[in-house]
Amino acid sequence: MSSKYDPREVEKDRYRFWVDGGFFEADGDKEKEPFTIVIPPPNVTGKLHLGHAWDTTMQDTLARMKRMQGYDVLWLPGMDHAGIATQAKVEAKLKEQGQNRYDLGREKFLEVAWDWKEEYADFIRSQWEKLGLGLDYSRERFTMDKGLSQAVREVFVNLYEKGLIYRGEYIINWDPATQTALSDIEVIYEEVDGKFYHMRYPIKDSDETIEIATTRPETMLGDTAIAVHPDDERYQHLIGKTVVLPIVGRDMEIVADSYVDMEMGSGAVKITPAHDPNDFEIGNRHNLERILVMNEDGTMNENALGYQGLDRFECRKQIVQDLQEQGVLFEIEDHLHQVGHSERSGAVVEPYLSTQWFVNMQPLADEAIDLQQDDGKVHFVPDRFERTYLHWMENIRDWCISRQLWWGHRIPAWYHKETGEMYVGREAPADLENWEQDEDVLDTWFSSALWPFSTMGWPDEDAEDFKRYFPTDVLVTGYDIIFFWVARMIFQSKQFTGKRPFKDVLIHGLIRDAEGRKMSKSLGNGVDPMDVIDQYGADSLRYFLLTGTSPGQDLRFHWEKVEATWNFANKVWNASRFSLMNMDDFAYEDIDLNGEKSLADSWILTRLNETIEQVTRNTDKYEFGEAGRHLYNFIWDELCDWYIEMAKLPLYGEDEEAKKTTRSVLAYVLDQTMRMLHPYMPFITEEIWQQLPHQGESITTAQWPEPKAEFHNEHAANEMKRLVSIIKSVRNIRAEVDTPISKQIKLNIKAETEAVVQELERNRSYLERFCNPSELIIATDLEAPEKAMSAVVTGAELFLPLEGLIDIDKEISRLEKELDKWTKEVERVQKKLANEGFVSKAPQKVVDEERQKEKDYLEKQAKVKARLEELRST
RNA sequence: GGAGGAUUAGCUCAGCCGGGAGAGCACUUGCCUUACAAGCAAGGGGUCGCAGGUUCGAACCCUGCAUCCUCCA
Repeated sequence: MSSKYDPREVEKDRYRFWVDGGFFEADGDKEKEPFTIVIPPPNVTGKLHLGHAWDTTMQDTLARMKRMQGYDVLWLPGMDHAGIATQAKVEAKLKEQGQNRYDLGREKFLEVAWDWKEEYADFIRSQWEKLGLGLDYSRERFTMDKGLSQAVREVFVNLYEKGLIYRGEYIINWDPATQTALSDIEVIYEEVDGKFYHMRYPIKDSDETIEIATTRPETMLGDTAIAVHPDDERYQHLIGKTVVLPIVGRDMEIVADSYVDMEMGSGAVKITPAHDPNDFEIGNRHNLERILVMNEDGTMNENALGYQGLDRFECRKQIVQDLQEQGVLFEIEDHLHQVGHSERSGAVVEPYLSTQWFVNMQPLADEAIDLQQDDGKVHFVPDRFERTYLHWMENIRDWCISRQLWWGHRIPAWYHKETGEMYVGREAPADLENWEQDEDVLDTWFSSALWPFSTMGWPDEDAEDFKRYFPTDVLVTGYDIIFFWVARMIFQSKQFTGKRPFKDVLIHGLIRDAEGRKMSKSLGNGVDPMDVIDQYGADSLRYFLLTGTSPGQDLRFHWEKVEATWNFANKVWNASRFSLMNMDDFAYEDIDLNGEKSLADSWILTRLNETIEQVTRNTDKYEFGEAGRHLYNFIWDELCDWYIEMAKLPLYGEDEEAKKTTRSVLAYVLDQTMRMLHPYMPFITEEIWQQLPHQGESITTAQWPEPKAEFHNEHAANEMKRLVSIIKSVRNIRAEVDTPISKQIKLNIKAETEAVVQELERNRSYLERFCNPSELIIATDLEAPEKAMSAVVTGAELFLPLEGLIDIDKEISRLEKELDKWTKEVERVQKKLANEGFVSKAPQKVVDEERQKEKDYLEKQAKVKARLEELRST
């Protein structure tokens, strides 16, 4: 083994070994309990980013632990066709070649899109490989697979037949850039510095005008009424009167509608039923004409008269100028307001009258809300996200599911060429030549909503995987797609399988840059996970991602932290290297934990037990950060800093029995530790485990450690505690007088009792190794040397005669500080014990502990005090 | 306007059942000790945002306020 951990060397070829060994395939073994996770399918639009790395690493960690715990683990991989996103990328590529999708035609375009998909799917798989994800590739799915498409069609037709899917003409969110409808949640509202344009429309056959205001003056071309509140006294005399629309010259009625807010502006509003959702509703109530004034690309259409052909924003400028000239527009006010933008293209979304398909959400949402009432509910982790989810469900609006794209699941509706009759069905009409299929495709999320069961073979309810692995155990995803995806999976699953899609949903935050900003292309602050892996290895990246934050919180990316993690991996590497250097031909069969154990052996086995308990419990709770810290502290501070150092005694010694026991404990503890660390750092642990004495083919299927009662040894833990405090005290004094460990010093230990003497005599060799004394005296009746530095530990007093080095004044002031410390502790604990409420109400255990502390502190205080007096008197 | 999160060491963050404030990085000092100098050893550094309350006891529970950040309307 090299003296430095080299992740490239360690990670090379390892993944192939795992995949070829079939370790990641769900075996269907009926003796085992199944454990299922479906991957949130990444879009086939491009590369995986750090967010994916984070999300999938958590899943991998859970899957690996469960696999080792003996579950039949299915972690199902797959990808999403990502309608708009992919189509946009493919179109951009065509544009580079001077083409557009219409040049190619639908069929040819889809061929190009499929080629794109294949190319990026390969790329994504190679990234999964680098991350070390234990995916079952034999079950990989794609949202446009035959089976999944069948599920989509089944769900669509079924909902249609139940009356839960309908087609109609409504105001939808239109993206003029990609030229498709969007659902409400695909619109991002951003604050924009806009203008409020105040206008006066003339009343017909009168000198009067009526004042209205708008942020989108260009829509006035489509105005078909003015509305006022029926109770508004200012306008009573005008209700029913006619207004002449400037520029257009159209006669429009002034209608009364209680939707209008009297307090807002002038209390009168222009009504444009084809370009505003509220105006659309008012238009319905008053039978108003709907006049569309824009084309799908955002330019003005023939109803815009002289403005035809202008872009909507160009038209706005022009029309404002014209209206000002005519005196209609009399004031322009600065106005900060929320403007909807397309989540995909960023274009300003246009409320637009259009015929689309919708899901009637209320009945589906009711069922989903109902699901949360009992134990069969979806458990959100952290649970606060359940409120976010429920709030959305309780305020649900109908879901616009049709998209004017080519890449996606085509809507299974056909229109008769002659009669115009509509047919919706699982199969195309028999006389297909007489029908035209709906041109549109479904919202991408319509298919991903079915992912947990469509990937398992549904709608075939007898499919083996569906029966065995559904519902899944946990879904891991970010809070940013609770509405887009999590919510929709829940209501579709409830509707179509009668069950929740997953028992738990683990919600994590977003990855941010070191300054806390979102990583984005425009800022150029994105970090490619593959770059991190190239520099520090997948294990370092994974451990950083897993332990960098707590559930539900965002995570800032810091290179320094990844580097710190590399240091940890290097520590693990070197601890193992040391062990292997001292193993000779020690084999797994040679491990014998029944021999006489040293203090170090008993202690480390006790600590191993506790660590196993903590790591298992915290990983089960999705507390990866906590589990990681326990592993880190155990490995670095206990195994490396103490056990290995102590083990050097027998390992470098002559006692073959002791050597064998030490090797056994070392091999055993490392084996168990590598297993615990494996879900967090799969590559390095497999590499080390393979080199250590081991049994089995791969650590991926080694049994997960369990605490063993026979290794619990509280006495050893206490003994170790005293030993450590003695060694630390000596080191402290050495540092105080600038005497490095290489220089020998005298050490006298005055023990409280004979039992302590015996204990320390038993551990004499450790004291000799760590304190490097020229002389070590341990006794109960020891006279304190005159010129010496001293320290107190529980049950003993240390004296370091350091003639020539000691500065009495400095030592006195050091001991004064020490005395001060113990005096304060005594005061604190006595104050607590003097409190009647504490003694009578606190748990007995806590009170006992405080009494024990009081005794200890009093003892230490007295010793330091006595020592001080001695020094002062000389 | 509604909901949620954050506020703890110089920086980034933990602190899961209420019982003496922790880590990593940074800083100071001393060590090339035969696993690791990307290491080892010793050390400095905190009014746990502010104000009340509950409790024998509060970083933690409750109320209010402040600042920052998300989501929803």
